[in-house]
Amino acid sequence: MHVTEKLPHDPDAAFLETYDPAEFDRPSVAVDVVVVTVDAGALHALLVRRREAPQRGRWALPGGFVRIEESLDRAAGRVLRDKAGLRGLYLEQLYTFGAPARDPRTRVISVTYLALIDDTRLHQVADARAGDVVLARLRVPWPGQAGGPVLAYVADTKLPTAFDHAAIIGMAVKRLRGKLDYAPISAELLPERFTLRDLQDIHEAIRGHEVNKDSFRRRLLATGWLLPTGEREADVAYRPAELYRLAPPTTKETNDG
Amino acid sequence: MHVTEKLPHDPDAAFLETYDPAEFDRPSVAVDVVVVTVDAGALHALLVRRREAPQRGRWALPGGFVRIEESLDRAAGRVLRDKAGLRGLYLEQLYTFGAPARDPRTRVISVTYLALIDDTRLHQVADARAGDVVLARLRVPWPGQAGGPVLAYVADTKLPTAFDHAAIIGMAVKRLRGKLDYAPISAELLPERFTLRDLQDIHEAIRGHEVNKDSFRRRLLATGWLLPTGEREADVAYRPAELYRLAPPTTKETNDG
DNA sequence: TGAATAGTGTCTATAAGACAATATCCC
DNA sequence: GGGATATTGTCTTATAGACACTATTCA
Repeated sequence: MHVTEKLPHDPDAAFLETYDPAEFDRPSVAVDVVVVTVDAGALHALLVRRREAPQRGRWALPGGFVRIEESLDRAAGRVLRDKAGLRGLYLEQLYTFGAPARDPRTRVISVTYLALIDDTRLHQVADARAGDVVLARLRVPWPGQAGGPVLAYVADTKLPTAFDHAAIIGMAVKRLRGKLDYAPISAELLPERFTLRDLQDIHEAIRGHEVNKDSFRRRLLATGWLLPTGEREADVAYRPAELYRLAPPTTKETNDG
Repeated sequence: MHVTEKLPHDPDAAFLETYDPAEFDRPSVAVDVVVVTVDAGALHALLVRRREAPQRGRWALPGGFVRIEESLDRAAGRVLRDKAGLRGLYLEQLYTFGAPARDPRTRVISVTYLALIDDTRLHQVADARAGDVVLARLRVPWPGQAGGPVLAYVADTKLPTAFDHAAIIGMAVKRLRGKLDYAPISAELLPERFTLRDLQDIHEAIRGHEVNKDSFRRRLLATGWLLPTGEREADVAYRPAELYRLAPPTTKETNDG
């Protein structure tokens, strides 16, 4: 077969013939972050109102362009700080969306991230920027490990979402459902101390159906992800449950670019 | 908090102040494909020898820059055709690597893909391009769902790999191990018809340890991923096993950018 | 017939689901 | 004490691992 291209990142003649950066456009690279929380038993995501064309008035994920000298993870963290005033969240790369026409103006490739936060904290920043940002309730029209776009609601009104962001949110939900049993991510959606019931509510909101209480308790306690604090919840009209916190990670996860 | 940036893809004044494309560099965007196969019970990946600086003589993944009008998936498919003469493979997006210094010349963000193929077919293209490409045996130094860079060998000689490609291959192995039980991907590493023993060998090579034969058979047959053909393998010095093929997908998977 | 592996049936160990019983809080 | 939920313990059911046994091919 005739090889018309060369190795990646290889500035030889055959490459320049096709890809001379002075002659050919490069795509823009953005990061978009799906900030997810669970509130009142339902998945929610943070959306920002677009004030300029195109897609003016539609609701978009917080995002921004990647600076030439910053890593993707740092870009996502910066967007989170600057657009939502949030820092220190659980953050992981989700998927990269690059359909040529996903942005009507120019080629924008978006590296998307998933961020998790508890609803109290997210409500604070959302309220502080009311009008600009909203916590949209997510309606996930597919079960299990399937995928697809997700609908965003405020009260019973469906929000118009910008670009392919409904599909990006769908990918976030799919990732959440897929990782729930294999990584201690659900606790990232709760404050530092929480009960097993809190955690079960998170799981049920993400899965979209109820789970068995007994085996849920057994399974999670057996993972070693949780540490009992010896404290109990207060001011409840029933026997107070023990408060747990997330155990420190066991030096496993790495990976970035 | 003071908001210094605007919405993603939003060409208003505040954005242009920071990101005017005429004034600030954009990163280049490449795709790199990890073509994986299992040969003689061991994971292998296709590597291409670099003939130019930097990293001359090192071994790299087949890759190339994304064209301004093509989707990421199409770019990965094109790279596979042009660099390896391969088409019609199972192909899925893996992870996007974007550390600022991962390429010493300029900022290159690489959207990586995982491709699966059976070893007979991959040997054909590798032999046809001997010297330029090699099927490297992978040594995976970490167990289970952990991650990290992977070493590439030819016979007992460790190949020097280019850039962060050892980490990319590591991500490919991690993905394979994670998906093995939830998606019918192992059959993508075999010819159209295969025995359950073939499939078990694939699983053991990917996992890095043996699996229980009885429960493996039960579990795989229960997934509905496999269809018996009624045929049996031939020319074996023992009772021939039934040949299976992959059942058509049940309209679940979607997603792209 | 012997060697080798496929495929079936059965038993045991482990994890999940169901459910009863007791514990602990607020009112 | 009554109401509500936490927590523990036990029983049942489903699944995984272990292993014995039969089946089928080639030499």
